[in-house]
Amino acid sequence: MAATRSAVSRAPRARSKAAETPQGAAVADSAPLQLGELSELLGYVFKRAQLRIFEDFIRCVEPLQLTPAQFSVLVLLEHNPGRNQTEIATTLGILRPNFVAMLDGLESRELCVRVRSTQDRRSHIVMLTDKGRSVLARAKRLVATKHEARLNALLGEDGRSALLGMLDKLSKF
Amino acid sequence: MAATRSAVSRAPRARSKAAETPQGAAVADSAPLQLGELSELLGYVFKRAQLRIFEDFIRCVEPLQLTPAQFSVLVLLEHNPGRNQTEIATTLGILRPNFVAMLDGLESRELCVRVRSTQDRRSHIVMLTDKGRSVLARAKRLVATKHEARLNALLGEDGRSALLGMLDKLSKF
DNA sequence: TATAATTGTTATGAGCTATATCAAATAGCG
DNA sequence: CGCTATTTGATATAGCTCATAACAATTATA
Repeated sequence: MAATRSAVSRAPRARSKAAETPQGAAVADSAPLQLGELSELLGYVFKRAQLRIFEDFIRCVEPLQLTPAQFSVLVLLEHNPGRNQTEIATTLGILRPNFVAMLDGLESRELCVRVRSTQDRRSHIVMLTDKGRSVLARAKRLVATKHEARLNALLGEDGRSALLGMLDKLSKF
Repeated sequence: MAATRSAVSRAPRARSKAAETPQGAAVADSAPLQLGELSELLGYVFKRAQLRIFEDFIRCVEPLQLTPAQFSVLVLLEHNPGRNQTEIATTLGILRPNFVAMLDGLESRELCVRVRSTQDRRSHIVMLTDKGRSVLARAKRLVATKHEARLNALLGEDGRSALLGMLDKLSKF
């Protein structure tokens, strides 16, 4: 699982070639490029930060081999027993067809099980297994003590809550 | 180009079926699911917000048919004349192989051109065309008057700059 | 009962990201 | 100079995420 990149992600690295502007002005070797108004563009900075956060999450939870999406499914299962696939998926913004393979993965690792509902035999109730509960508990500890702790150290407790508040505004606009 | 979704993105929508918890307690019809600790998980809220911001960007710039990534390329070209493909791509975190098709798209729309460098005949200098400059200018206006204006209205000018500061910290940690 | 809607599923396609590899050109070193 | 290594743009390919259409089984509804 290599580092995630994106159209709006990595920092520039040092280069090695001389360059000359069309105006003919000599440019210092390997001068970093100008970001221009990108550094003020919220979406640009936002995406870079988001990628870093996910990278860090994955690294912190790496012993348990859980992606952010998988973690979010387990958390939802813990807090919402008796719900079916569609309910879990749509709550997380996952389309039902795409949730099938995802659940297959979690179920094959015995972190959850599908149980055919007796009230509506079309639907599958998704339940955490004991193993799933245990893995989730360990994951939550790793997230709290490593991932969120690092973010707290970087932003400060007040900064973190201010950030959460703004993110909340943004996500429901 | 349908709305972007993600494993960590959309808001829950109303549902329509009755449900009952395993404990047997009847649950109000279509009760929204509990997010649990997800609502405090920075990465989760972050990703949702990021998707909204990109959605809004795309919508605001829709008349010009520019994605955030394409916009960022044009901005970089404007501020860094005389640079080659590799320099532009790596500055934006785009891998060179993936930048080829992206540039093909922009070049086929005559927004930029590749010019073989006379100093180093391996490299292609990427230049904005007049049309590219014009499209970029219009895009920047749309971004400023619609996209960023909306974000400013939502966050306030002080909130916006506070947010930018925190995003900056996050993206270089 | 006949028709419509829902659930889980499969198939499939678009888009983005990552790696390996290649030819052409250049750099660097003996 | 001549040989090797590196760089550049490009191609091919694979994996992952996201999206839509369609289908069988089941349930809801007119």
